[in-house]
Amino acid sequence: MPSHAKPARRKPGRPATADHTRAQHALVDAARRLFAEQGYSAVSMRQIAEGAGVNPAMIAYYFGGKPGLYEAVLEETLSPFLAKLRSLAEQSRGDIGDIRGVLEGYTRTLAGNPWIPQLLVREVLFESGRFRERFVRQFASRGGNLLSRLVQHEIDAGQLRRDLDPALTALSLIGMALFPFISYPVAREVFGLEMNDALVQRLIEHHIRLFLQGAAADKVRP
Amino acid sequence: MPSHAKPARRKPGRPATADHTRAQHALVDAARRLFAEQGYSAVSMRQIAEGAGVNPAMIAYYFGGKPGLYEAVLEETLSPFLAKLRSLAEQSRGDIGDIRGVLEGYTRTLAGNPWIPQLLVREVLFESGRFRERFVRQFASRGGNLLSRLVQHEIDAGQLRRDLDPALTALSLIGMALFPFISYPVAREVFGLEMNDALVQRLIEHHIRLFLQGAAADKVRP
DNA sequence: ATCATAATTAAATAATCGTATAATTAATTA
DNA sequence: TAATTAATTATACGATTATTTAATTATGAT
Repeated sequence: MPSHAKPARRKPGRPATADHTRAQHALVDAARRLFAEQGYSAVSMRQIAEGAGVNPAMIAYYFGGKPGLYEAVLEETLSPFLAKLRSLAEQSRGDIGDIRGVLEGYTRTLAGNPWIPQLLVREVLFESGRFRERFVRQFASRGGNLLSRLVQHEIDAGQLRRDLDPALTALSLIGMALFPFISYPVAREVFGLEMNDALVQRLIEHHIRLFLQGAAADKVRP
Repeated sequence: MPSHAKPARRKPGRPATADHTRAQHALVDAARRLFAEQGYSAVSMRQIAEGAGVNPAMIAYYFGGKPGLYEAVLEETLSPFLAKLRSLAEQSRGDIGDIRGVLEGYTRTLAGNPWIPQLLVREVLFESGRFRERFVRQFASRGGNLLSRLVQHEIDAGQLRRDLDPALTALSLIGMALFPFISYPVAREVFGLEMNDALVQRLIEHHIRLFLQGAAADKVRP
């Protein structure tokens, strides 16, 4: 007999074990994985339900529908991440170590949550108007981006070059840290990278060196 | 009478004007725009056909179906772009100007083809296995990435620091140039950027300075 | 002039989508 | 213990999807 035999599917009715959040969490987990892999509209509720091992109707029951489940995924996944980012950007001690700390914390957070880069980029950069507004409002809140203020602060303190463009520099910092993760499926093949602790450390050191010191050999500096 | 009145829709039959490629091109153009905006599976053939002003059946007629149209879009859009990238990476003259030239050419190419970054990232980084294989094969061809070889070459020539990681440096260069474009919808709001010639120039200068000289003020260099 | 073929639309088809409803069972409450 | 509510499945529904087929008209070849 084939080992693919479906596990004697459940009959209707409330389950004996009062596991009254299992289905919800299973759905959010499955949805997060599938949305990050394939995107919102490429994934069907039936797929998600199958991945979670429950009936599709549970999505309506718990989340009201596909959009509601999506909201729940974003809430559970990206909100803690954004909070982490803000706390990283806020702990400015006023020396060059701040940039170092932000870069390191940012990189480690991304590395520790593999689905975030995909979901974040897909969501914030592509699915216009879904989560983007909230992201912009939440991350760019209080009249300007914390990171570009941090850069400006370090320029004023004489730690960073005066001829830098603070906004573009902040953007470069974000891109530098984020890009290896969003490009990983390709970079892995093209550059032979394997994501592990060693690579994370290598990325952090590379980025700090490149960002602060630049790539030019000393003798060719003006 | 409402001004929305549909333009007296065509009756079946071969059109008088022997415009025997108009429909094909209109379909590819509409599909490229919609795919870049919303992604493959979020766009229906009806939408595309409407955008092109033809009947959905023309997609089957000319391209065999939705996947065929998609292939055609990728072919027409990304192939010339990849060819351009390769030619940029190949014209290595052996001095520091090469990196400059690559960065500038890359940036200007991206800026001149607004749909490429979205389509490229969506396609290559997300839609696993569709265009990615071809991209990796075509771009990472001949035993290694040309860009990281260019970096290595300049390290050997004493133009770049010896303590650089060539692969990560190449990745940083790509990310640095690409990220402002893929993040533009958000960066525009957060950093108040407007994409125009001035911003392109500002990006090029910023990236060259940051990449070569780094961000640290001279007095804090070791 | 006739006939095959190319280009186009309209309409039909089968599948799949998200959602709604009804049935079923266990837990909770009265 | 009886009644109600919570959690779950099965199934049905209408809309939309990609695709196919048939009809229609002009072009090009003979």
